[in-house]
Amino acid sequence: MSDITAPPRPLAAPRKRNAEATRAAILEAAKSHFAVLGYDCAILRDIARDAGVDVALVKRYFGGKEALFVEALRASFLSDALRTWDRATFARDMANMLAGSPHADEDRTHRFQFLLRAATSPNTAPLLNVLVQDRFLEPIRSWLGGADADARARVLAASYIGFLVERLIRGEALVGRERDVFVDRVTVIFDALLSEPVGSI
Amino acid sequence: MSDITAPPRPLAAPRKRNAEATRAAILEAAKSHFAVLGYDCAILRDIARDAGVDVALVKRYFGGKEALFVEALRASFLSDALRTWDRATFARDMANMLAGSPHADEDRTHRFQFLLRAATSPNTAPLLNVLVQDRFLEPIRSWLGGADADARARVLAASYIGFLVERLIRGEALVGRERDVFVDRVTVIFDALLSEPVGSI
DNA sequence: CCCCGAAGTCAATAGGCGTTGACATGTCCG
DNA sequence: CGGACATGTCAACGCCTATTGACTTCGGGG
Repeated sequence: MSDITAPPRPLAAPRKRNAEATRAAILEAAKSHFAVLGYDCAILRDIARDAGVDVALVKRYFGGKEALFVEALRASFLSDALRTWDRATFARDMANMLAGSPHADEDRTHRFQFLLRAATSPNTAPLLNVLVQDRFLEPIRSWLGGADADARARVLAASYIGFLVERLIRGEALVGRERDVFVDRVTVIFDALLSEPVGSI
Repeated sequence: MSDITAPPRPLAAPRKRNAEATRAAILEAAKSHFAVLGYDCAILRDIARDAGVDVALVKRYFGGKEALFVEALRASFLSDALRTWDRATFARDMANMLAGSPHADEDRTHRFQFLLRAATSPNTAPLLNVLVQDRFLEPIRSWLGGADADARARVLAASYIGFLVERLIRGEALVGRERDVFVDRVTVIFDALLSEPVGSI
């Protein structure tokens, strides 16, 4: 279906028989493939080949493609970085991160690519609802606190996603005046989202 | 591949033999399907069925799936919708559209869904580079005008995309107070992006 | 040392989809 | 009126993929 060649991944040296290791290898390859190609275009055979195993083992260890996907998605969202943010500087820090730096967090980008691809395929979008709710929206919500935290979390998450997409498309980090303008604008947005509603909105 | 049922589309009354009309019908159905399901999950047979024609005609009139997709993509961006937006009400209109509603501009949402889905599939992403630059970023940039239009267009597009993704994940339209809060917040954001930079920023 | 279950391999199956070319039929011009 | 070309229909092909179950091999405990 896809004419895109499989993602680069060094084929591991032949393992001794080890269920846990092969399971992990499959999961790792799956995360990579699903992130780059999306659920629909990712091919179990290729994933298995990169993991250095036979396709049938995917069934044995995970049950099927969809189950493997869910597992890979879960595994990609283990770390919860949100609680370490400082509310006072959150907006500007976030803006700076989104503007990009030469030493940007590769892992974060990768994980997010996964999320985005999963969100935009009709096959996997339904699976995402729960996960996003539990591991993304809910943390943001409780971190925000205050009135209408739910709706505000929604907007915050949406903005965050949008800038990450833009970052992915853009590729390179911003510099100079363009960066300054970008950071200022984004800071305003996130600051507005942190504040509680005023008046009778 | 997809367990999503085909999008609702009234099957047209049987036409007289008319090449132009059937071609248009196929294209219309294709736009809808590609927007909702994406390139990979859209099925030619379903598109043809919605258009009320046989699959083979897709080949006759367009040559193949990919050619049909390109044509549909082009057709979806023919009308330049941006210029019709009223700057005064832009922010709130946009926010309402993103919140979702039965009476929202279904067509516009469709077009951008189309764009997003096309951008996130490895099969179709390469086709998009020029299109996005010419028909998306550049129009926004010139529509915004003023100082630092480039960076502001970047932020606007990013926000837009973010809310679009959030809408896709969310699925259903917001209602009640949650919707009000959402709309107000988003309105603030877009309003901020419309304004020119102040001071020495 | 041997055997039994776990780990890994293999080939076949079933279903879906894009594509294709032969066939039927309506419409219009001479 | 009648044939010819455009339009529309049909069935089948070929390829790809997930899935499945039977088979083989390793490796450790009795």
